[in-house]
Amino acid sequence: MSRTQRESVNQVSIAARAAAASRPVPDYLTALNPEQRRAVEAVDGPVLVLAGAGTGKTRVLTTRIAHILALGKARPAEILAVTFTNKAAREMKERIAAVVGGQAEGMPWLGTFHSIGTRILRRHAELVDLEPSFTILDTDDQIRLAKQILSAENIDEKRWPARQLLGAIDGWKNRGLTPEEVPKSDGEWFAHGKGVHLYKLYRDRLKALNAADFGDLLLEPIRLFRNNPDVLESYQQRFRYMLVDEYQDTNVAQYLWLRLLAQKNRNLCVVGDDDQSIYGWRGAEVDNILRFETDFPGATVVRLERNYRSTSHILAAASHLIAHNEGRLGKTLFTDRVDPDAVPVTVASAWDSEEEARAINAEAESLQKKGVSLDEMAILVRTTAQMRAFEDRFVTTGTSYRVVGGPRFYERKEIRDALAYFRCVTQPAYDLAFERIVNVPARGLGQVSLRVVSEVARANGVPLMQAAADVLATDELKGKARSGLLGLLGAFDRWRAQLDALPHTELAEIILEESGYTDMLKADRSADAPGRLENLKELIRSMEDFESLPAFLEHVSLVTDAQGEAGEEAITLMTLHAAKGLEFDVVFLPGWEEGLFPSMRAMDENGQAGLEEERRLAYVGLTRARRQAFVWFALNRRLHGSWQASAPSRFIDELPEASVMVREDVGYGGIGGYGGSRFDKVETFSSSYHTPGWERAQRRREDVPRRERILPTLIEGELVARSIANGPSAFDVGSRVFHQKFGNGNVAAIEGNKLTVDFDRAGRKRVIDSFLTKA
DNA sequence: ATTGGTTATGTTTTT
DNA sequence: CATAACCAAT
Repeated sequence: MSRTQRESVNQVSIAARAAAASRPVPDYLTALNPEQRRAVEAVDGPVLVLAGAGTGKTRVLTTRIAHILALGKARPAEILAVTFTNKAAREMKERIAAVVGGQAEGMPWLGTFHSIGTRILRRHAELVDLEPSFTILDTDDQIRLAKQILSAENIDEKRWPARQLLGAIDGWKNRGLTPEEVPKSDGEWFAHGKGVHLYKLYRDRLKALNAADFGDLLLEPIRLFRNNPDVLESYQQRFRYMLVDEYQDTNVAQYLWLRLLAQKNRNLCVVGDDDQSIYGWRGAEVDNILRFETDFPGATVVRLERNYRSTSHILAAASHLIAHNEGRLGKTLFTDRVDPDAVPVTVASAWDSEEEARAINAEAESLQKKGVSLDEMAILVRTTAQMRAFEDRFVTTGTSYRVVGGPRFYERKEIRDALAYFRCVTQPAYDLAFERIVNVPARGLGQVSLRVVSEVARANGVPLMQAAADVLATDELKGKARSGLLGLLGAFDRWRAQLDALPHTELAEIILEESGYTDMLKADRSADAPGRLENLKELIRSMEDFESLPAFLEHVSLVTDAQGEAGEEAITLMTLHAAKGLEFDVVFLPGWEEGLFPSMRAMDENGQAGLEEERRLAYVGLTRARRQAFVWFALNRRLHGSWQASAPSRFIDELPEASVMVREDVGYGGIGGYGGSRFDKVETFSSSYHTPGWERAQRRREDVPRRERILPTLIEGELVARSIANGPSAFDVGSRVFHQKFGNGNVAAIEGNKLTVDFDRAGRKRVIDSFLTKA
């Protein structure tokens, strides 16, 4: 930007400010308390907002953005706003839109560190040895890569697990270190001092694959800025104002990234709460908060301590608990709200995790009867493994629930396989994807045949797909391996040719069908095969929201949070980590047991610091509740498959008596006290006869065929479901049909669910019946 | 050489 | 209990 341009913008903003001063104070400001308002109005210069849970942190951030826009100090595209999760980014966008209207749409730089990093890298890819189309690796790919490197280096993967290597590499990347910069002693411990060398190999391999991992999305922008002052300068000028949410969770790389961008105009506002720092294991440095005032002298510091969210009982419980931590800045949350009907935090126990789930389910239903919406209830667990018991229970009682996070949709095997197929179509050079699916379903291509191909690839410096074609030109492969590979490559050519001719959802279905993937699952007798098929349908359904296959794949790499679909009222089930930033009327906190929460591993690995982080997690959990919190623990829990007795969490003893109510009679479950044996469960079961959910379950049992009851509760999508469902085609040869993209036509031939149709305008096409309607 | 069945092993949290 | 590495039979 030239100097004159800059001046003109400044003049506009001075004029706007003058005008604003004479105008009455806008509504959005009068709605704030004095501290919040100070945080919003301190527009220029560095600002540190220490905001306790429920003190209106998000409100300050969104109002601040709105204020900057209203004053005319910057255009939407000149504001950098960083959040930690995609969910938070989406929410912030909505809330800004609510204040300033459609302008929020024009905020391209509102997002996570990772998504903004990606955006910057794609623009300047060549400066960091990548191509703009680079792919983003996920954990699975990373592990595969690391294993390859380890075996190439003749390192015993038993002794030095790939995961461990990746952990170290990720740690370095999170600290902003390239292999050259890693302190010598740091890599010593791994494989007799080969750690750094392996990091270098891994990094080279990523570049060769034109790929980046999550760590690179932070590390590479730093390298880009450092090595290209002109690029850095352009971004420093672009981002007139910068805001960062959840600052306590930033790691060193993110800190460096921000500091580089902010050191010029210093208009950086960070918001955080040291008591909610729960990502230490990912390299987050709470110290970043403490360092802020040193790095940005003269920063305005605002403390938000007035809580608007929770009842006094919940606040007391949370505050009392967190006070057991030593390393904190120390904030005191308070509220003036008087709640005559405030209820103490309930602590209750169950015999085992199943009873815990049953009781919580019953409690939720009883609250629902009293008028609390299921949308306003959440179950927050420490580990994803805990979710299963709840899901099982909800499925049997027919309680509708929503899982946030969990075993993430895009990480499931069948989804990743499907995506690998799609990637091979759009990016033939993506070796990792090709490797993943060459022999899935089995095509007679084992390790040996694959080695032949990869050796040719390495020798000629070509992608695997190309090497495979080269190998087929010779007669090196014989029999099944040859025909299998031939068939696969032919299929890829066919699919690629249809890329522009067919709607991408339809092509996706064809790929899954023709590759034999769906057939493989149909033939699979194991219990989860139907669920996997269902997931594939869900995948294709979600693709409908995107323009094209490449657009969809780009989205998938970064978005991990399964979009909780709105609509039906449902109770939310998620991890404590995923719950940060959210709030609910009622919160259930199961699994408060020693070893599970606080997690044994956190304490083993990080001692006191680990324990304190767990405690902060407990604090986060409690403060999610507006009106009521239920803490549960089970006396027995299945760990690595076998039953183990468990002791109540120490955190329970750290709650203040005055705000806690211990439930002596174990409520809806019905076993008397702790002494019950497992045989009592039969009794228990019948005694929960009268809960609404149980009755509903019984009703269902009558009219739902047996097989379907086992399936996960996924919404049955008509569009796709029909195509995979078997049975006679709904169409006849010669009948008139309509297709979304091709318009009207006549059915020429039917072959399973694939129809050949002569379209009036588009000509003869082969399509899948679910995309057709009777005209 | 590939496959499918077996056994051993190990599990936090997320962009 | 669930997945991954491993091995024996084709």
